[in-house]
Amino acid sequence: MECSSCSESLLMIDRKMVVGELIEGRELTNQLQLLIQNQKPLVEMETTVTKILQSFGNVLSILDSGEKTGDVCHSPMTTQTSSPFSDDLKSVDSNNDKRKIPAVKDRRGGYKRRKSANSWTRISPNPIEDGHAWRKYGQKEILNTSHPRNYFRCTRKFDQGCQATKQVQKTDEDPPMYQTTYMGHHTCTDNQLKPPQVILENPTSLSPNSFNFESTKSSTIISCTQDYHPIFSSFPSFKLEYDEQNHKTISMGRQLSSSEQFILSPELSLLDSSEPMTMLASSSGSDHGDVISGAYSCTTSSEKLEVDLGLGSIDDFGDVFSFGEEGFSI
DNA sequence: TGGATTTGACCGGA
DNA sequence: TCCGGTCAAATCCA
Repeated sequence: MECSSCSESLLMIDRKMVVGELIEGRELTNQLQLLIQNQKPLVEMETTVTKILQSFGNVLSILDSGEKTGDVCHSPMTTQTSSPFSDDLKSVDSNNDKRKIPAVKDRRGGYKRRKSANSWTRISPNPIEDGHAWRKYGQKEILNTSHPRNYFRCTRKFDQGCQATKQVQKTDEDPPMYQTTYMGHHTCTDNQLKPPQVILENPTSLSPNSFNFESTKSSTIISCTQDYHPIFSSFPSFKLEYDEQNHKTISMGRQLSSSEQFILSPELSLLDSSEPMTMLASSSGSDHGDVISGAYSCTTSSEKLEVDLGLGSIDDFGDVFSFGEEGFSI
């Protein structure tokens, strides 16, 4: 649970610093764009790129320290505490009857329910094959639904402490859809595919909370309705389609300027290119502060600045900026 | 035989 | 008090 006083103080103290750094980053990016357009010397561009990276680095540092500070007041979100009573159940096996009622009342379930923070939902006509190995640990009949909800955890939960879980709910729609809700991050190392990437040239303008992904056999569509924000007012909304056959990016809706265009990697198709899909990101907490460094990778060249954002880490992005139900706010 | 699945019970939160 | 998330013994299966 997030401590409201900590969140407020964090916002008060760091908000201005973060906003300032982001504004500077945007201005530097604009400068870089001009340098490129005017074909200025490489040295000038590199200097600007260095400043941009420094600015983003400052933002990350501020947010990172904020996370750590906030952790003091956060209750651990996860947690499965192993049941202290499990040993009491060992003796039950002495009875030959199968699936019998234990002699001593079963007290398993000594756990702390995780909050719904840091979760996102995908809906598809078929169960999603996301490249991770999952182990089913429960099934539950849910009120007002005709199909049970299935609960899965990462198979690496115990050997690597991976806390990722997902819930799969078959809907009553016609045709039936599978709503898969992912919770937590995969921290396991040998159990995941390389996340697909979106390479963008104006990273500060994105709110993953507003993304909508649609994928078909021939194309992947990402639409984004950017919540209004003074800083991002120049980048309200867009829709892009990546044509995987022709490897072209088609922008739809408002014409994007050169600095706003997104370059979609073909790897995006790893998501689930065979079926329509929507993806909604949400996060109401900031309990995970250990993923910031993994959420971004920045590379620079003389011609463009690329900031890779793994789609699989969109919630990570949310961690950094605390995306909530109300949208992106800094 | 070991890993995966099933399923009833337990527990926390609303 | 009810609902939903998780546990863990029992069971299944390759």
